[in-house]
Amino acid sequence: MDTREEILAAARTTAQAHGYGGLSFRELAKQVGIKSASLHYHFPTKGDLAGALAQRYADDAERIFAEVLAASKDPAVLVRAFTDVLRLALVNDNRMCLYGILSAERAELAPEVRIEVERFAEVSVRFLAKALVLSGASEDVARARALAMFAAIEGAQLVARGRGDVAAYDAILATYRAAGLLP
Amino acid sequence: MDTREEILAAARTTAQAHGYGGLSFRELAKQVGIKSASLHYHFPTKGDLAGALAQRYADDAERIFAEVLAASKDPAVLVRAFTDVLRLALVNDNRMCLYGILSAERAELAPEVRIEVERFAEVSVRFLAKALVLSGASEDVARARALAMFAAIEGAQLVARGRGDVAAYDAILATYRAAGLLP
DNA sequence: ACCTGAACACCGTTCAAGT
DNA sequence: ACCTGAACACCGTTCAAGT
Repeated sequence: MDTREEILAAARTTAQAHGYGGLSFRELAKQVGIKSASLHYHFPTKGDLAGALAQRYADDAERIFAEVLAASKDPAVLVRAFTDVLRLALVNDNRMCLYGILSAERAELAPEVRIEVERFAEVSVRFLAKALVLSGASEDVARARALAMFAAIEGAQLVARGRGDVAAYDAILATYRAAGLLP
Repeated sequence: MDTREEILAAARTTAQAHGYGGLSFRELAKQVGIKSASLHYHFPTKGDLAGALAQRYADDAERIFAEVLAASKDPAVLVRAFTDVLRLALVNDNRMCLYGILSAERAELAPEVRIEVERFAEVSVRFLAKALVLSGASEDVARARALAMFAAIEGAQLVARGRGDVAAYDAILATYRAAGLLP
């Protein structure tokens, strides 16, 4: 793994726990074994680093969703795959989806970072909409419903993280399913 | 308004836009017209300031919910009053509910701040549960359902803020209602 | 191509000193 | 009781200098 990749990996872990504000060039440099001034050679500003991070995150999501779609056409399985990804972050030291934590810090983000954050939402909503279409929904109903599902799932993660309690995440999702919001 | 109240007011506005990390003693002091060292006289640490802020926020919510409950027993009206409070933050310069933004920054918060943040959730869920009981739900069903409603509404705000678009908040809530999650 | 030390203006915090 | 300037260790960023 080259230095740039090492920086991105360390930054991602930190960002999902402490957010954009919690990213420290000096701290990351220490982890990677270089000086903080050298980090600016790879990422000139903190905005550049966060932008690369968010871009990678959206790219990864796009790839994973494509793989899941290739493996199953069962709407419930597809949605479960999505909720499992966010669940994993909680289990992993009460971390958050990068989208959620960066959305909360939106005011601090450079425009190019915001664009990538929004792209993760777009990619996710498109994936969830595909699952709904597979269950027989029309394209535009699926789109609106998928956006609501995305918001509800992100909210469940936020609330569960606020309590430091994965069980709350599971309980909230179960209620969504019982109410008919999730398949 | 005394100095302490002026500090709290300025801090609340800033925190709902930029979060805990966005609070700057030097910036707040400038707004209030004192030196940053003086700010530490009123709030020894940033944790003390955030704690007072979160406590005030939960207290305010408790009072508002009591007033709303005294004015109406219509579940739809009560839930609407809750969603309107979060809507107001978005309209007000794309700000967030203090609960949502501080939950995202949970890892940065002192324990006494976390307790107050969790209290806001508790107060909110209790209020929403009362609305559900008024519509005929049993106590424990209402409790689980209220938690899911709270998470979904916070998520709607997070996603709408991520887009800088209040209309998304309204659209998502409309879908929640259509799905039967909200009354 | 990649790294570094030193400097800059920021930050929260402390403290001795003022009124 | 309330405020202040100065100092401390932090922060992102810049830059001239090294290999």
